[in-house]
Amino acid sequence: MLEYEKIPVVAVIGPTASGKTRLAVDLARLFDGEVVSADSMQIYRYMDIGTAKVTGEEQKGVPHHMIDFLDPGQPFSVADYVEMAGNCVEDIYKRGKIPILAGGTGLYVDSLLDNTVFQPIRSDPELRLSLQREADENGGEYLLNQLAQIDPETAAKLHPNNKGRIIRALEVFRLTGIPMSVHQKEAVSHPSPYESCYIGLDFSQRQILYERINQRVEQMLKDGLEGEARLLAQKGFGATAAQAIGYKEFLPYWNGERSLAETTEEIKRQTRRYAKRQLTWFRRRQEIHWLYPDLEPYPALLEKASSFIRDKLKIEIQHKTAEIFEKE
RNA sequence: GGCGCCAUAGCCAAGCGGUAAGGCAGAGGUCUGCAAAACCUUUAUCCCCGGUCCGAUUCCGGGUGGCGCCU
Repeated sequence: MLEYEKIPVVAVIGPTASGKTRLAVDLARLFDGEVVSADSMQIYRYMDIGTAKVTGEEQKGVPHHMIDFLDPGQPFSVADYVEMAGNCVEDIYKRGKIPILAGGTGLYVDSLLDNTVFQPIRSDPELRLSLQREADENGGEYLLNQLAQIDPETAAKLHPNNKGRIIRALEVFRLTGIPMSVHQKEAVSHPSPYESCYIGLDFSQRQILYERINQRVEQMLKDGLEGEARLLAQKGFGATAAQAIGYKEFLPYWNGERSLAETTEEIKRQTRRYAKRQLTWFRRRQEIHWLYPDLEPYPALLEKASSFIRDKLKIEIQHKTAEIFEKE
């Protein structure tokens, strides 16, 4: 293969509970590929039920990467993801396989495929803490004014209430002496080494997605979500893992402040809102080829996805879809 | 059957004479180092009929519905 040739990457994206896992695995089987997860929570060990992590059975022999390798106590960020997943993709390609990116963390997917280059700017917990204190005492408006002095461009884009981003922008400047906006322009200025093909899953009727989510949460509880959450609570979460839906919601229940039924509803609601935000994120990308599982049977959907990928990336389908269903 | 209370958006709920707070859910959106996060925007003419008044969601009468108590 030629040096300058771009690496073909299939990206299966969509909201939670839309069927990404299954589609990615089947596409991997059709194209002789391997799955690279793009999910900010499935990277963690012990978080299996709540993150709907692929089971060994569901993997159907297809190798999966970027899953189940980090302790929940460890933090993780987009920068880490882009670096690690990038290596994964390259490695898969070098072995003559097709990398299939699959996951619902839009920021991770886009950052990787657009080749966003993150400078090694470390985080300064003490500085963050003192900025946080300033924010609490003087309000976001005050911090935003401070930011406007050094980086008016970033300041103009941020709302006073969005303290997290204001703090990060200030932190970046104090650590590097360079405004965040400059870093950002630099980060997105690198051409991507990937030839990507986005397949999106959505539902023509939002209601159907929500019903699937509700059902899946019920199933998670039957599968022992509470026990898993309890175990994790004992081990302790890191900053990243603590944000996962389906774990933190149990705390009020354990403290006797909320019933199990209310807890279940809360998890469902949070998951629904998450799904909505995922859709909002992905919808702005024009190149996504959207497919609707509620409008056509799965085999037809798989067929469509695979022929679209074949045409877009100009790669051959190695197996017939019929073969795949026969084996099951 | 009698007495009392209530009737405001999908839900909860404030207002009680000058043309409807807020929360939740829902919808839309932003997004570059915690993203399953953070943040922004958005949704009513107040159960029906009649009366008083310049003006009623707000007062009066009647109706309907609900809740509670009593016989």
